[in-house]
Amino acid sequence: MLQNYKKGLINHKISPTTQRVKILEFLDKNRTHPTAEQVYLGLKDKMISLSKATVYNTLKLFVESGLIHELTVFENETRYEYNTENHIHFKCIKCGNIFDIHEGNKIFAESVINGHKIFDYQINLRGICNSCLNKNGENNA
Amino acid sequence: MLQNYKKGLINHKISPTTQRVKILEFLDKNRTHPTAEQVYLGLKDKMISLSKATVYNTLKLFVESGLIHELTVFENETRYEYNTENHIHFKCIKCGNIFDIHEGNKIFAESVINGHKIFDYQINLRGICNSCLNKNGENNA
DNA sequence: TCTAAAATTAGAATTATTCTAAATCTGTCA
DNA sequence: TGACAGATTTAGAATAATTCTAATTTTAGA
Repeated sequence: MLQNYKKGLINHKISPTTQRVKILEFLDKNRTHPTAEQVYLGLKDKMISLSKATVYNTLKLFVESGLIHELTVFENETRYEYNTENHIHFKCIKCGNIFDIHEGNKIFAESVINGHKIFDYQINLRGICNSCLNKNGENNA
Repeated sequence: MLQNYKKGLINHKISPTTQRVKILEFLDKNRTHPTAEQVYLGLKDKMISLSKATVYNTLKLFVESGLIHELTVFENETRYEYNTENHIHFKCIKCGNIFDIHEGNKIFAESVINGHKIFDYQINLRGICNSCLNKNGENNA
């Protein structure tokens, strides 16, 4: 199984060091759009010597190579995800969780608007998620 | 003219202190989606004693009252704008400027997707703006 | 005018991220 | 093998953005 991560890294011309394989595995198995800090905290127990700088460097490297996506979903948080297909992010203002939405995509891809050439885009929605709605009735506190 | 800003503040139940009026005026006259830092730098010459904390507090107050909008347009930058109508932001990866786009709006407003109730949304596009395209021909460096 | 609450201020504290320089690892080729 | 060069990792310092804190000033109302 780890072999797959190694292959993925090599395909992207990234030499598959232990740290990089573990970080990629973490992102694959934790599809919760973690922050760099959360990746670090999730791995440091198993990798005593892991440094935060390595996590930051590695995530940046993965983003630049197109292996993962970097998101900025309201409130100025940098988060990462393994899923690089176009999709929309929805953030619940109660529980704070971020959900993926696979509808209404590819609206803007490779289009030209007002003479600006568009390469990529982010669509972020904000509101109350279905499970918070069910919990509290319909009070928008 | 300043009277209008005062009225605007009072309408939003915000007491119109000197600092608040000046900050609102700055946002009205500088429609470049400035950061908090830029607001501070733009005003401190005329208001010697202005504190950064006041700028941050005031911007947050304005956002909470709905007087201005807070944006997060890629690269984790918090910016502010006076224009609170729904619109799309386009960021040029060459010059870094952020442009407003008034097309394709109101797609998601007040809708429900996957059972999540949507209150507001941000759509951020990224690419090369028309003036950068004209400058350099069409090299996507 | 007096007073209480609100607002502002300067600077310290916090948080996220990047930088730096030293140490370690990896692959290659004599 | 084993020694070198380059890549990678590391710990901790440095930086940048933002928030907190406690003191001071301003404001609005009785």
